[in-house]
Amino acid sequence: MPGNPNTLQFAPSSLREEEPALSSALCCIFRGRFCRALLQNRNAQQFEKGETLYDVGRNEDSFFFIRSGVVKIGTVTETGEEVIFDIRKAGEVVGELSASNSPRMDRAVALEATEAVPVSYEEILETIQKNQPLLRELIQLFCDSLLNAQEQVTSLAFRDTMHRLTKTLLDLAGQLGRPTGNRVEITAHLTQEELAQMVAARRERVSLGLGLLRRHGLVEYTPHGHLVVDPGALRDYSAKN
Amino acid sequence: MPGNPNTLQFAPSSLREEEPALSSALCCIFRGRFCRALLQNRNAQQFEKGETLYDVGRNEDSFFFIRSGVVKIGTVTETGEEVIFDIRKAGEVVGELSASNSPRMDRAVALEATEAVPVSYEEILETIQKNQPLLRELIQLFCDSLLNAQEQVTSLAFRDTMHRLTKTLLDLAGQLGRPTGNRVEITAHLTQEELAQMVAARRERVSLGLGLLRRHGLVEYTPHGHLVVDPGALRDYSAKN
DNA sequence: ATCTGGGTGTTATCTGCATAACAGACAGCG
DNA sequence: CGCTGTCTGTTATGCAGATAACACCCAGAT
Repeated sequence: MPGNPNTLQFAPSSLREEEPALSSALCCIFRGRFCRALLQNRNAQQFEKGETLYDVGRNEDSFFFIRSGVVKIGTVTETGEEVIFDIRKAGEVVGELSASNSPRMDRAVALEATEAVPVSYEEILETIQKNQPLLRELIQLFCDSLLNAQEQVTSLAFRDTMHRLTKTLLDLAGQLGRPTGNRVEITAHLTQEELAQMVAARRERVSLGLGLLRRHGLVEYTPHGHLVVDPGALRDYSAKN
Repeated sequence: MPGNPNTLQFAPSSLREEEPALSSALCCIFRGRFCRALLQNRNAQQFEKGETLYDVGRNEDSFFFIRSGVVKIGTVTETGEEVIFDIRKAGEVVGELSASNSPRMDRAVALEATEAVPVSYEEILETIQKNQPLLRELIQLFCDSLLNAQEQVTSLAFRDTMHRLTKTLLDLAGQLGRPTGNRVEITAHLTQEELAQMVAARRERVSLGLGLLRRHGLVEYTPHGHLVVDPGALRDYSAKN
């Protein structure tokens, strides 16, 4: 039924072709599968490290399907302070709040070179109406976001910075992790400042915290400046202290 | 197909009647209209003050359409600490996370006598597929929730307790407020402990904060123990200090 | 009327974290 | 090559808010 159309790199697609293409592409990406090929007849936008996909204030109305790269989503206050709500990578979607009528305060910035396909909310709605199973996927996306935000609130309300830091590291390991033995390398360049924005603490605290964890052998740096963590040990440590 | 077993106290409705009824009911309530009558052939559940609609851990799969009353949604940690994410009242919906596959950690508790109509996520999906405009409403519901949670994160990350308190009071005035002159009465009994859980601070701080605001004439109590705030003055105060 | 228990107001002390201010490491660039 | 900018590590000082411990009030129960 979804008539998975040929999906080719080059062949420019007609309208009649495009819709089902979008449909299965959404399906794939919403599910987090790595079938980027399916979106290849839509034009991806390129973003370099540090470039913003959408910003607070702009009335962006598109979701972005990340084909490759890593982006942070967060916000910045009038006074220039920043928080990071979440990190998303290839195969995931950002900008879901473009579905909202209310004014939003979020933005997305590439942490490394990223390609992402913008799809307007209207197009997404249309697609969903033709491909019902996608509805569940879309809603699951919102649920995951919401869950994540609520967890962050709980964490801020009750845990001290050290616990929030270890939690953040564990989350990152889960999301961006490449296992190596019983250690996991976090495959992205995160500055301490960015970690601090995820933890909602001052950079100095993060520096101290990482130093402590390093001395205990729970964390180390690769030559490339990536973090390598030992999730098991980290969890233990966090539980004990 | 939705095989909704008849549910009625009085008029049992046929299947053919029930569906459109649910559809327009959803429509109305999602939009926040006060047309409770439309849901009257579904059975509402009664909850007394303090009773929980759904709890963490239980695998509740229903949304609740609040017909009357006020509920808090929040969570509680292993160690018994509580946060409140949001307050919802008649005409609104809670339990949207029952749409999630992932394990949730939220719960809803009545702040006063409340009646709410539970509708399973499956039923909601079916209804939406027959009544497309509802889709937008449902998604807006998720967006509002998410927006709210993100705002709470930002607030916790950057504002001190006093600012969070005034913000909470202003939000409450907006949601539960009954205007009286240029003051607004918050039409619910909120203990300082509950305010503290919304602000994510210790009760003592809230007590001190309210005392301060009261001395400045920005807040007062009604004989019934409700709070009355002066939103304009409160906003000024919050901006200055 | 007394007792109880939940809510409130207040203070004194302790502590985690922000603040501020550097010094070193390293990378790219003139 | 030394210069710049960005990132990291480390300290000393100050403060907001947690902790702890009360006394007070009022409503409902006995």
